[in-house]
Amino acid sequence: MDGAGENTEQLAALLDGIVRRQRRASREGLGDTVTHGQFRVLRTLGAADQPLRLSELAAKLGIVPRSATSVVDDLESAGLVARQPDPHDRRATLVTLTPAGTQILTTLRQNRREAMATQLTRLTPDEQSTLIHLLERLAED
Amino acid sequence: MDGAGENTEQLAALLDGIVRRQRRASREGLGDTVTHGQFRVLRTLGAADQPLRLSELAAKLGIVPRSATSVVDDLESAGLVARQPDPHDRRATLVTLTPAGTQILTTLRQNRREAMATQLTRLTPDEQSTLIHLLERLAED
DNA sequence: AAGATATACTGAGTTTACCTCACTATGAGC
DNA sequence: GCTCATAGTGAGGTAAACTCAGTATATCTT
Repeated sequence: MDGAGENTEQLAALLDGIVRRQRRASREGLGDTVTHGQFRVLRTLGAADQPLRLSELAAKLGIVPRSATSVVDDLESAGLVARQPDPHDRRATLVTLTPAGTQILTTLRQNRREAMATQLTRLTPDEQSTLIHLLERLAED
Repeated sequence: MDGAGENTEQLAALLDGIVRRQRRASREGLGDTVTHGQFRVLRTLGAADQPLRLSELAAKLGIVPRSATSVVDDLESAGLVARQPDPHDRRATLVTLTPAGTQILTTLRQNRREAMATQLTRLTPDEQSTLIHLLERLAED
């Protein structure tokens, strides 16, 4: 398990660095509209075709429900998402994108793509696929 | 540039998820000894064969110097690093690992390896190399 | 040689993105 | 009907960054 240790080390540092840089680029790209955490919520809601419970949202984001509450609070104040009572369970709250939220999400995605495009074009399309494939396997739960 | 957009989106989410999980695992692995940020400093100092200036350290970590000051403060209080005046430039401060710091770094690396080993063995050694190679290209400055 | 400008670090204060713990309201099982 | 679990939130805390402004030292300019 010697070589594996080496790889681990290297991978950890690499991933860390890339995400760090990406996060920063993202922050600049998002500007004053929303924070990275808020963007993650919008993105997740956009990917779901149904309204999500707060707890479902939290699970998808990999954070505890309490944390999701706060992000949703802020997004709600900004008018980008809305809370609705779940008709089937009066304990639960459903979260949906508002039209404004949907629109901002679209814009932000566009910006992000442009921002990362340069970086990504260092790899050929084939390499991109390989990379994604490998990362997916690494990310499996 | 349509497909590239897709890939961008997917990659961003993947990397984000992996690092998030890794960070959490890391936190548990590091325990009460040091924080993730402190570990990054130790790792960086360990990788350099020379004492580093605070500003160099910050640059390698991708953070602003002021932030590095704080992390080093804490590590110094814990006795894991030491500050020395730079003999060539009295404005500068050199940071070095103490013996205690070196020892902890070794232990923590070991823990981390074990923690990540399971995850990483999902990929063959060849795949690991490919992944690292691709990420390196992506990370180039 | 003095003065202007740049660089290295740090004090003070803020933000983001999380966390835990304890609480209330509602649902589900026996 | 009582017990136990689940859904969300109030209160409060922490890590890891940030900015802005200040002091000390170095370097460049004339």
